[in-house]
Amino acid sequence: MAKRREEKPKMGNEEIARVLDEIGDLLDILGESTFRVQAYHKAAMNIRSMPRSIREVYEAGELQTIPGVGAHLAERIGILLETGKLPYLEELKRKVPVSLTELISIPGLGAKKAKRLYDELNIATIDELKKAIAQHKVRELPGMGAKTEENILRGIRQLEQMHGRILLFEALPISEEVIKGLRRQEFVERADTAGSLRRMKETIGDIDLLCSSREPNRVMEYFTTMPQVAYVVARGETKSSIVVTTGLQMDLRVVAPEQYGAALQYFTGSKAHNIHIRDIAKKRGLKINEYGVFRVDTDERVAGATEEEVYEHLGMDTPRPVLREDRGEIEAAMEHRLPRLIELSDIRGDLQMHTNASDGVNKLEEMVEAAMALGYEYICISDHAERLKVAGGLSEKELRSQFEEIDRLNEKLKGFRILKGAELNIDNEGRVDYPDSFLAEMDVTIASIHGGFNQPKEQLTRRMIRAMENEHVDIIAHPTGRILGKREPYEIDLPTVFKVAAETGTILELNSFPDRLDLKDEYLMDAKFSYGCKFAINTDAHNANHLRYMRYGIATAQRGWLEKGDVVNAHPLDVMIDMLK
DNA sequence: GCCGTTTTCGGCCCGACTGTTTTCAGTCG
Repeated sequence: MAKRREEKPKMGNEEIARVLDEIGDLLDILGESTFRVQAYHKAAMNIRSMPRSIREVYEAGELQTIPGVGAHLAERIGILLETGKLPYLEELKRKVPVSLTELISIPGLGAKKAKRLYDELNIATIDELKKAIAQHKVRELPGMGAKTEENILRGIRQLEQMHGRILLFEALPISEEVIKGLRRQEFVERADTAGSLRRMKETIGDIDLLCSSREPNRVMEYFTTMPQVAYVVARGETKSSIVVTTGLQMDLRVVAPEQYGAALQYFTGSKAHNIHIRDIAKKRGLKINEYGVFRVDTDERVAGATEEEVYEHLGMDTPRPVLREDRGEIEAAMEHRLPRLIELSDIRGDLQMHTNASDGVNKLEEMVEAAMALGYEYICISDHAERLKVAGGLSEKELRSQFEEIDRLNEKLKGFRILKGAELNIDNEGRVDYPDSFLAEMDVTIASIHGGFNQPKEQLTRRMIRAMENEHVDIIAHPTGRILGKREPYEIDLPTVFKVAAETGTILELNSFPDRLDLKDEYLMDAKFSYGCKFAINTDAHNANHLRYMRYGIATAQRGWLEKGDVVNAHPLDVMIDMLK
């Protein structure tokens, strides 16, 4: 019997995670057990952040090896991957005739209230909710009042203003300013950022701050009346939340000095990391909360002044905040084999930057000066190649003239070397600019995809593979092409890209530009541990100040468990050159 | 719905703040 093979729908990790989250929300609205609800959200979280593709895991028959995925979820995920649909979800949607997930996304509004708004006022969308509040209908419901209406409106505004998260590099200065202000107060002993900001995640939802003080009331008073405050969301004795004028929320928690370590550990997260270490604590007869580590039997407090103390009582080394995602760092910390992460100070050069010869701002000498000021030993000038006309791509003749200028400068420089290169464009067939003979004269070549982002996955992957197989291509720049908040990554078969990169000795770039950070942390881990790839951490600077973005690339590299040995530009010039093709 | 070095049943991290309520549910992180 001839069976026509249907094309499988393209559901990736994110899509599957969203479906599971939606099921969780629907179950929540239906009043199901919170543990059942949590099971779906937990599985979604793990699938969203795992480096392997869910389809690959499914095809290997290993779905149940994913933490939080058991027999039921494995079956449902299988159905989703095979058919793109899930009868169970349709059934739930019939029970909750309209999906109320939109309402649940409003900060301060959960499943219970959303359900009542729908049942009693027939509200299912944010627009309908706004109208009902304008007519003061919500406050008439028992258990809800004028304050509830006000808070919901505020939540809606915040949602609209933020529509998601902001970049790490936007959040850092705001938080650093507030921390500085807190530390200046005589009643504040210590103050630090916590949360995803301390873990240096590429985007931040809200800013978590922590401080220690003997006078929490004065801290709360100071924090909620700072000039940056747009409005106060909550003000308690030890915890307050504000929204600053840009719409970003900041939470500050105050603890006593002897509790500071436990609190810093607790509020740094991640959630998954904390749940895991609490589990370990429990098995040791201990209990951890933001005030310290306690013995369960006697309630005696055994630690809490420093983070190190907390981890020590769990029999662990202290993992750096950047690692605390429950991606193996806990096991590594227990076995005293945490990685020696790459540091900013390990970086000896930057291999991608542009000058005013193409679309950069500064002159060649100015880029060199800025790089020398950072203590670098070398840089590669990688202006855009010929075919990228929009970015002022250089003809062979123009590039040759730049190379002559580089030769002249190199003769004058001591202990610093400018490398000749270019950022080549990978065309639709996987070819790059310039004749091979010219490419062979360059010190470092970087190639990247600058167009055809919407092509089918197969074609994009083929282009990339062909470029990596080119003996003159050393580095692939920003391998997924994503721009945070602006452009989704293009469809590309990353496991295959990683495999071919390792086989051909092609270096993968981690682009440090704050809205790229491409490759992202999960991909770095996968490329490193599953395929043995090597990386270059570059800034893609378009002006001299951009060279400082290296800091964000390093943070992402650390989150991806990269060590000095994995990164070509953490090596001296001659060694680095040997690591290229 | 998941999970197991006390368990295949009976737990599941746990505490703070708000609002509207007279003792607590809802929400959040």
